[in-house]
Amino acid sequence: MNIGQAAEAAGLPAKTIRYYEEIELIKPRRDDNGYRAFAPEDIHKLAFLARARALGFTIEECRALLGLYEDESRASEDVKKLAQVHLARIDAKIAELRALRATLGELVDACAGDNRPDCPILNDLAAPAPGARGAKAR
Amino acid sequence: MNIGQAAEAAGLPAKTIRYYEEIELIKPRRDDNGYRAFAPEDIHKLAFLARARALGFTIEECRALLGLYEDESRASEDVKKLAQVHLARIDAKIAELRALRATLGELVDACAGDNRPDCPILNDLAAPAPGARGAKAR
DNA sequence: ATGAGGCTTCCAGCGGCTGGAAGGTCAACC
DNA sequence: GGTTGACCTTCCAGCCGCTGGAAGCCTCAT
Repeated sequence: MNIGQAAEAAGLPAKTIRYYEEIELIKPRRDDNGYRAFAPEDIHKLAFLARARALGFTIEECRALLGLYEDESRASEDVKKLAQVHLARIDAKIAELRALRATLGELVDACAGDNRPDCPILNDLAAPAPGARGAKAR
Repeated sequence: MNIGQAAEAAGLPAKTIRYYEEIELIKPRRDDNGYRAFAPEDIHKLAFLARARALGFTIEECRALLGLYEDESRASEDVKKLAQVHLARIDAKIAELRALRATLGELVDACAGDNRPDCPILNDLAAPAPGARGAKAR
């Protein structure tokens, strides 16, 4: 199976697959002509990686997950810990974005959005209103 | 005012300020010794940039905002549009993260997290459960 | 004169790809 | 046999927004 079909099967761009080989996430063998030859288990791994990446795991976490996946004597605890770390990261990011959203939403609401120059958004960026951004909690 | 004090005053690392000069967001004059000399309006701009960046605007959006800020004949509509685009981006990101959070949360809850190898997280990564991820809506 | 702490420039690297150039290979068709 | 055209290969550069570090100059206090 060449890289084109592998890409199709795994749902990843060929470029990404080459990159994954470069960083040694996968090690497909080569045909005599130098073409990568993907075995079913390579495809399987690629699909695994695609899904782990889609869930937001970093490449290094994916490497670890793949290692655990292939280790029959793993403890599910180790997998769960990785996932929990990632979950906490997601939660932190959501909280951060929500705070931004709140501030920015207020500013947008306060802005007339007409052809006059006066603009609460710019005013806030130039010197944030003392109570407008959660007082002292940043 | 040298870069150290400017960094202190604006709440940005000196490295970042040099970078902002390189990409021409600011143009501080130079002393005879080659040191950057920051005028009060430079500091003001840097603080503006720091706040705009903290709200998640991209560098190019910050450039546009700064331009509008300095343009006395601006229309607040233009500022508002920029902010709304960014707001939509934030909302999209939040929605995306929430979807991830939901999926990952379920998997974490389903995982025993003990010393046995069986793990729903890995199982899902290897072949997602057909109904587990929003059916067909991806 | 020396040393500490600023400042300068330049280059490299982070993550995770992505685009593009230059060239080899293969299968099909005339 | 020749020629497309689609595939494959490698390598280098770039995205964003910094950040770290090296090498060297400037300034001020001792």
